[in-house]
Amino acid sequence: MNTDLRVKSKRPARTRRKPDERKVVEDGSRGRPAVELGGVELGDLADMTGYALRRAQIAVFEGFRRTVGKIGLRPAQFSVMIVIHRTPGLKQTEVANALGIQRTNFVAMVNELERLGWVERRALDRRSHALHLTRAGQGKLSEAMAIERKQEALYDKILGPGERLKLLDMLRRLQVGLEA
Amino acid sequence: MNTDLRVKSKRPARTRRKPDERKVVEDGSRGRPAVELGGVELGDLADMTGYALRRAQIAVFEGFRRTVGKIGLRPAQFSVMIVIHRTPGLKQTEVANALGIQRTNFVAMVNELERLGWVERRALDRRSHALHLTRAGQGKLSEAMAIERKQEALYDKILGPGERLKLLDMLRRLQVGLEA
DNA sequence: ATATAATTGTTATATGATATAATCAATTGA
DNA sequence: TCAATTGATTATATCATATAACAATTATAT
Repeated sequence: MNTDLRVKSKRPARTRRKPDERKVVEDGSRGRPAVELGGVELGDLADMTGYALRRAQIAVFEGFRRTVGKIGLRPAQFSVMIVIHRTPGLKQTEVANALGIQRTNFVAMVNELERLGWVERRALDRRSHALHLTRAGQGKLSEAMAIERKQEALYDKILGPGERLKLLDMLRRLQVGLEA
Repeated sequence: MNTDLRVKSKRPARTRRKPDERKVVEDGSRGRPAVELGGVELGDLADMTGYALRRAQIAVFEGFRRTVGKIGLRPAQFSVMIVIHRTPGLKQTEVANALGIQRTNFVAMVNELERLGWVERRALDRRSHALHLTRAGQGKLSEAMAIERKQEALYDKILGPGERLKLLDMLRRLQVGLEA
């Protein structure tokens, strides 16, 4: 029975069998230094917007989980609570649409948020529900926002003064430009 | 953030909804116009880097599927083929690591790429495989790159001159800054 | 040289996010 | 009034990702 702990192995410099077999096909010099990860060059991938977006998003979301996630909120839940906080009384479909979530998948999300005691459904009429944050939900959201603001400050620091806002603007322009 | 409770308006029982019932809690004016989607304001979400990244990434990936996807390539497959093209002979684990893919999930990906006839495994020793593009794979990749370049040109146009490169740089700095 | 450790690829499996179809009740409007 | 629409829901399928376990092979350390 093997109950080993995940031992992190230090990698000694690798001895490469036949270096020539791994010769790079293209020259990496496009004016910028070659982008690599783990000693492997990414080639044209380094110039692709979608890939850069993906990796950055993963890194940022990972940061979210390590910080805001510690108090039990996932990114999607956070986004839902922010929208409800901003405009109490919205119907499920409205919130789901605004966030790009299928209303069918949104049901389970609201169920969970209700179970956690952070959100409640109030009957608007006999088929639609108005969504509201509970008192506990408001508290949770405040807590989460405080942590998130620190994260945003970190991004500010990483990117340099004013750059984060410029990034936000670019991302938004890209999004709406493509959805149009 | 406004954590004020009692923002709830009491509602008359059966009448038609009044617009006032959805009054927003916070004022949207933070120097910029309020960000909304489908008539619903996103509130603090509009200032959050992670959310902007997510939405932009979804939009760009959707563009990928509509264009490069038409010739049968998914984003992850494209990225794998680019890396193999750049450095033929890499082992599965090396490619997977560079792309942030679990080697365990990478197996099925390579199987599929082999089945499609675009990638082949060549035995390096009796446990490791060197990955190479087949001739068909090279052709497919060229085709895909040509389409993708047009997409990148589109992003360039949406963002304005030189801005796309700046975006790429920011995204990369954000990523490595967080992974450090 | 031999014992031990680490690497490589693999299968099986669990979880989470997302997408579609179908259903049902309630509401709206022609 | 009755057909069409809306809102919420369930069931289900797909896809991406994560972990555990394992077998075979190769590397290392004594």
